[in-house]
Amino acid sequence: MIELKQLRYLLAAADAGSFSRAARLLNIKQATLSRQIGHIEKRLGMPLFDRSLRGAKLTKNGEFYIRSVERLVTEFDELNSWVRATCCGMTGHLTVGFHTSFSAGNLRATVTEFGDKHPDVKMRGVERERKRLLGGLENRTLDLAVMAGEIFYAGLRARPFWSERILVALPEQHDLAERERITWPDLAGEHFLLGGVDKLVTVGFRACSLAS
Amino acid sequence: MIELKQLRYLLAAADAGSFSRAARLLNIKQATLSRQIGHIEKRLGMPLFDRSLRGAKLTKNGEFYIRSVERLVTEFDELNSWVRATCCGMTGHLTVGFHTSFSAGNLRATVTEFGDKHPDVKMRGVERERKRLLGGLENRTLDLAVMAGEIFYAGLRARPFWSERILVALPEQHDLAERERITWPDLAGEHFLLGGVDKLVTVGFRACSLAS
DNA sequence: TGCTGTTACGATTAGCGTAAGAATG
DNA sequence: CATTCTTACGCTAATCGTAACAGCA
Repeated sequence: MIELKQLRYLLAAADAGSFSRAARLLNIKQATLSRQIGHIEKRLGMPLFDRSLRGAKLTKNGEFYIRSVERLVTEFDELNSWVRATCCGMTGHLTVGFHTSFSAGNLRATVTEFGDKHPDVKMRGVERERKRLLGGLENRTLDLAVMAGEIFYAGLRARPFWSERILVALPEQHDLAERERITWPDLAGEHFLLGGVDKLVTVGFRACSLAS
Repeated sequence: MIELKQLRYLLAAADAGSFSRAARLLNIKQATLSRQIGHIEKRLGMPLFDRSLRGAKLTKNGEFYIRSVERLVTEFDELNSWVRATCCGMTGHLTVGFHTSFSAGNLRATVTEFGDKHPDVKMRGVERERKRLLGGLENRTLDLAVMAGEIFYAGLRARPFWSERILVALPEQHDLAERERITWPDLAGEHFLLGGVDKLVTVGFRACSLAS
């Protein structure tokens, strides 16, 4: 049977792009990692890595497999830490998920104000990607999620909370640099740098409702 | 660290409502199961079961924990069997999720017809609950999902496929037994027996669009 | 030679079953 | 006293690390 430990080895190896590097990070011997990954591959009946001199890269199948595995493992870890944190007594707690950065002014103010008003309610904030937030609400890991944009999701209700001005940083030579106001459609096709929670994205499908 | 094997023990115990019964079903000794569950509880820092003379019942925390664990474990098992089944070559495959029973006339006919027309495309059908289907589409485990009702879900598009008459079985004395046609709102508050995929539900929130 | 990953061998560890113990109706 | 779960004790089996091996800059 495949065990969680092995899956963690797998993830580390995929992440590091090399068995030896991953083993160093995990503080285990490289041989151990190689063997365990071999076990998984034997069990699945297919190779997950292309071994080479400069490390090991995921095969097509490996990429597919690991995508789901990563999600499952992180969800499990999150579950454990959350259960451990809330310990005895699941009531009186509010788990709130954020998409925008928690430290962003307006949000932080609102939340701390609520905390001051209701000291008996223990709040826990988590930052996740948009779709993880929706999933979290679905399976009751989250009580509440704050995110930008419109939401159409069966069984959920959304309320506009506040609207916010967004600033765009541009190179001086950029076509849009002279403009006083920029709308979302103007940015279609541009690349953005975001925080670690989300990846580099290309906007271009739908205007977001909170542009002021 | 908590391992998958232990989680399976946990699920079996919760399901059986007794450590000894679960151990019998798993073909292991009861002491083994008790010990492993003890490990989990120690690791989480809280009891998951109320032990008694007539078995072990989940605590409040236990119920919460196990709900997520069950989902994660089944998803992992499904992932493995699916990966093993499709083996070498992830292309040329179509994974279709169904909410309604797969064997139901119209659907089965359509699918087999498609299969005959395109023998080069290997199809795999899975039955899941509604929200699992949506999740499956989200994380790319499914290529396509067939379900009843309306869908509002960010990033997905739905097309009506066919509409179908639904028959209601009633006791002879029932108020609605004389009616020629029954609409969904009429059934608000009634209880239904459904297949294993879904639980006993009470309809009462939204009219479904496929009542003919 | 320095880096990759693999394989063989002995030691360690962790899980297993057996068996005994404690508690309850 | 039968049934429940827990705990202690050896044993077995799986994993680990060491070390030797193969291939390529």
